[in-house]
Amino acid sequence: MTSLATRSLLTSAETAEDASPEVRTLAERVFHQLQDAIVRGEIAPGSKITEPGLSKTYGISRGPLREAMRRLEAHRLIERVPHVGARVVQLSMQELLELFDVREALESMAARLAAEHMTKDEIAGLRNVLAVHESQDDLKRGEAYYQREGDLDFHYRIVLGSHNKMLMNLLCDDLYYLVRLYRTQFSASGSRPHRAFVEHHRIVDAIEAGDAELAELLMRRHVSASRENVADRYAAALEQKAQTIG
Amino acid sequence: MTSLATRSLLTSAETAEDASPEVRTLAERVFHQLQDAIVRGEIAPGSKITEPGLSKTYGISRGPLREAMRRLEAHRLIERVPHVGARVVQLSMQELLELFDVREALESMAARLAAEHMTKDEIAGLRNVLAVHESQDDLKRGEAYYQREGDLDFHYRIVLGSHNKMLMNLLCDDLYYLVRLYRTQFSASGSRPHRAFVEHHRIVDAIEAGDAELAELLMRRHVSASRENVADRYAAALEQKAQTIG
DNA sequence: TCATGGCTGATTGTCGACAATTATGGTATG
DNA sequence: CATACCATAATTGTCGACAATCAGCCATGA
Repeated sequence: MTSLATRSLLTSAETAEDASPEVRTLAERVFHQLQDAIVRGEIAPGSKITEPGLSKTYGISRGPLREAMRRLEAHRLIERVPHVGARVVQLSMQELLELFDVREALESMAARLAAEHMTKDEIAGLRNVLAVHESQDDLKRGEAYYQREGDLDFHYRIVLGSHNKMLMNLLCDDLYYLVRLYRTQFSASGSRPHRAFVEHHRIVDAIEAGDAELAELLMRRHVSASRENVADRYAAALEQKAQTIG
Repeated sequence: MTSLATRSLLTSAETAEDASPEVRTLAERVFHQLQDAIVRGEIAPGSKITEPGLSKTYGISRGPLREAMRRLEAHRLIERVPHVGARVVQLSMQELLELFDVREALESMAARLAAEHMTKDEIAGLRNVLAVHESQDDLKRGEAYYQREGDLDFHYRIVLGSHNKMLMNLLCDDLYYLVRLYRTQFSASGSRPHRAFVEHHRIVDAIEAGDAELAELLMRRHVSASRENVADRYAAALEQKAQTIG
């Protein structure tokens, strides 16, 4: 199951209509369509989705639709209860922090492996991503969307550079979709862009130097800092809300 | 999807026939049956499985069966090719080593979180597992089966002790089934039992002391050592094979 | 002898319909 | 007025059948 994710870096940029060459079955196509719709927030988190409804929306029978839903369930994008129905996941703050812990573990390992296995070309591509990333930030300071997508692209390439298929599947096919879902759900604007830039550069330096331990440590701090940043912003939002009410 | 795994520590010990209270749909039941059959090696790794065949074997229609297969595919226990068919996964040595890297990342994180969040009762249960584990090893030295199951149980409880649901799902619902599949596939007898015991004890000590960093480090070394052990045994087997032929 | 072509059988993909279960609303009763 | 019960409607679970695709085999030709 080297799925679509490994083919295109950002599937959200695609129209996701007729889609790619190897998506030849209805179940596959509607799976990717639903995945995209959920991640982009077109289907509200927590909302209930019914089989007849989706069946009519996408113009397919319930058979392939149910298979697509089973895959969405396995990817943790929807939650099902037997004989009751399915609803789009709604990440709580606790679950989001749990997600960060898992990312910290897996991505630091990915950075370590990337430092050991990444090729010259891959490293060059990684540096290019940083350059594009930075120029876009110069142009659109404050406009955080590109920054965040670029951030994900950066992490994406490091995972690919680990040359560990299992890691790629776990992160790119599962967790990164949850990350994007969280960004739309919490409408999280990009944060701490400058510090993130610096951290990204240092990580690439370590990878290029083949310093696995350093790359791992830096990636770990990077994800951890991102986690703390999210937690702080959430706490601040809570406080402000309390003041507004009180 | 807090699946069965979190309910019973070792599902392989169950008959998996009529099964549990919350498994009320055919697709659920046949999923667990197939999962068990694959992990126990009753269905040979690499063998092709056809829908009509399984449909007749389990006495259900192809509808629920296909949903079960979709779940197995998501859990990486079978591999499917559209319009061609599905076959049980066959782990190569490289994939096995990749699996160990992922385990190292996730389980070391689990140990860290366990040191922070595990309750007194959970720690007591963990020590009890070690005691039972050890006594069984005294009785059946050389008989490695119980040792390995006990080993998995040990790791299992630490993951539960992390109190991180995402980690629990990833490790207990996905990776540990692959670990068990590997053990049957490579007919891996238990190895280095004494050293593993010592390492287990030290990990529990660190957890009980609330020393998150140490627990993480020790677990990381533990998994890494297990990985190296497997790699060495494989290399030795290869060499012996070469000598036998040449 | 080997490659190429079509044919046949089987398997997978898809669909519509029926059965089982659950949620909802109304009604009767304390 | 609140609560419990029941009937109805909608949704989910399951099944069998049909269409589309693929693998294997045999015949034909160079």
